[in-house]
Amino acid sequence: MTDLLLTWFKEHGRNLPWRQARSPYRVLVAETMLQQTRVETVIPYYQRWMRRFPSLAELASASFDDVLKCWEGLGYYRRARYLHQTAQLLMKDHQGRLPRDYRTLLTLPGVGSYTAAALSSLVFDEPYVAVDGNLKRIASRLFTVAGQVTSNEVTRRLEPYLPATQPGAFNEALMDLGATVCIPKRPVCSECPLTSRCQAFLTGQTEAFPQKTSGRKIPRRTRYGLIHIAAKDIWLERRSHNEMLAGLWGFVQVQNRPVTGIILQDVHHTYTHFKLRLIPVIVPSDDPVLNRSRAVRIPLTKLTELAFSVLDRKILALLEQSKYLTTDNREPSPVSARIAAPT
DNA sequence: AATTCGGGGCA
DNA sequence: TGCCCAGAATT
Repeated sequence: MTDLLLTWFKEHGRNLPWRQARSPYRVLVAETMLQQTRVETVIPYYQRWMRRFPSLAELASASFDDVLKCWEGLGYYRRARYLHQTAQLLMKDHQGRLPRDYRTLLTLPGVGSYTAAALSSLVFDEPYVAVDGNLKRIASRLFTVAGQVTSNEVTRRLEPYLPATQPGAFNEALMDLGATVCIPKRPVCSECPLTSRCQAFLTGQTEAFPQKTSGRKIPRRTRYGLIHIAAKDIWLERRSHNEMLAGLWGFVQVQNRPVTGIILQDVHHTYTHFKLRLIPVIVPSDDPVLNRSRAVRIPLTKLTELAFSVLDRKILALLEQSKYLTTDNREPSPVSARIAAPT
């Protein structure tokens, strides 16, 4: 099975940016960005990141605000903080190098079993199976694993096939296969090199694996977003470290409708575990809730320098469109560009 | 073992 | 709409 897979990979493997000029730092950045995030989404962020922070040392010495700004729109912002912390820790305690030992890698912030295995196999050619969603799905079909597919079981079943010489290529081959052929719905088995070994294919049950878990309905929440603009300043707060979107800037959100204000059109956003309907309200300067909040005056000219979540970018876009706010030359992030574009 | 973390793309 | 994505940390 190993040879079939590696042969397929040589012909059909994807040419991704982090597979060129492979360095420990580049792999660390890529693997962190790729956690729960599609390859196509990561690519522009990765390119921009490498231009902004070309080396581990430059990342370590950067401010967290700059790091977060470069991560803006990519989601799971804790990853950016962990990556920054890991860079600083490697510079301080590991001579700016990635430790070779798997157990030591696991101690780095933001590095779990998958990332440690990926780093071990890709950077150091150590024999570890990097179990991600692709490998779980492939393994569940290859071996018709019933019920929930655990990482431990995937590791146990795939370890015998790990090649001693290039374990990294083995992992990447499986990930590419999972992303392009052994996809979640309607897998393209006609293009798969492993059909002769696949229990699900041989028994005609490819659609039945992996067995789906119970879908849980997510709750809906409604919040009001308080907006106040005066004298070329806008009132914004920075989310604190113990809440969602930590470190990002945004509008003050409250549950109760402000007593006076101009209501703008709803902004909807879906998070992992709830759906948010946000009602933007332009409130007067004496709004009691706004004045009691942590909001501070930010010059409109600074908006391009601060990091916002996609929801708050949506509100900013709405304000510009409504002529309540005019800022020109909002260059940066891929997200701003996507939002600015007509939908 | 279950929850909390973003955001987007696709049938 | 629901599902899932090169998961990790916390409870």
